[in-house]
Amino acid sequence: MGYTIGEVASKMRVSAYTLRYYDKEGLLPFVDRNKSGNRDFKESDFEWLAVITCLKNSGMPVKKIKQFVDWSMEGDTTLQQRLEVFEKHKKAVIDKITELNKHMEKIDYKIWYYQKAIDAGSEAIHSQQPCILAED
Amino acid sequence: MGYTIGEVASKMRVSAYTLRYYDKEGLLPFVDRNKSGNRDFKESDFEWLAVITCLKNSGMPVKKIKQFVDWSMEGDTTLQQRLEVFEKHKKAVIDKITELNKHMEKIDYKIWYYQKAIDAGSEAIHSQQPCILAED
DNA sequence: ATACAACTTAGAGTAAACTCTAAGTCAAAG
DNA sequence: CTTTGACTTAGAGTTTACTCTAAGTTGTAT
Repeated sequence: MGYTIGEVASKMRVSAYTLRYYDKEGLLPFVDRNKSGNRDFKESDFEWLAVITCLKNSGMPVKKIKQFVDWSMEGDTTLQQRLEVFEKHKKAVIDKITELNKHMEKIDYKIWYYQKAIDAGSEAIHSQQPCILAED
Repeated sequence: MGYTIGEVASKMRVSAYTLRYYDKEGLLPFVDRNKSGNRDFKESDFEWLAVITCLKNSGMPVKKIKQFVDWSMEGDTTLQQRLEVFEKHKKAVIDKITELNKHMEKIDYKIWYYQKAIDAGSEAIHSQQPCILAED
């Protein structure tokens, strides 16, 4: 006795709709069915779902994840391709983190900008020439 | 004489379609028109576009960016709201970076996993019980 | 004068990732 | 027995963010 789609959905904090969509897209070929035709998730399927969720939430599109799952099902002949999937994706994630850190600098500047403006009572403080019209 | 939409598009590395879409969605109310009705971007519009691009590429949806632009146009009465936009967004970006770093751990594990499997010639190496059946 | 390139608009089309509906099946509870 | 709740499917609908098309205008070059 494994887990129903509803149990897996709440454990993984996704909707059952999403799991069925992933299955329809070919991301879950490893999930068994019981004699009534219902999906019957095994303990080991959670590791699969964790990998799929990792790839998806780090920005990999469903079609690329399917390619990886397909290769996984083919067995040892695709080990090199699967390694490359993760090596390339690692680069993509590093690039994304780098980009987000760059944006953080601008966001921090804007926070400073608006705090200064609120202190001064007006955004106009920022259009002032430096060292001119300074008032105490 | 400012910049045409095509010039701005290539400078900002987005398509002119995208800029027109942003304008249609109300993200560019500050862009002037010349006497023929064409958009006439000023130097100062690039700073606006930089902020919009920063927010979009760090994950803010177009509708939220529009809210921020609308508040900006209202003037000093909305300084507090605008500060909160950036403060909340900063938290969201930090959360995203944290999440990506967490995913990186799994990606690195998978790279190690596939390198070991390739060395061994088979993924089966990873299903072996530790310290059992070791052969030299 | 006329061709060409780049602009304009409204609105249609696309892609991704869900999200839901309708109609039906099935096992357990009352 | 029959109701209830959770599952099944195919397929339609939604949202976001573009992306493009069609028809038309404008400014410059030959």
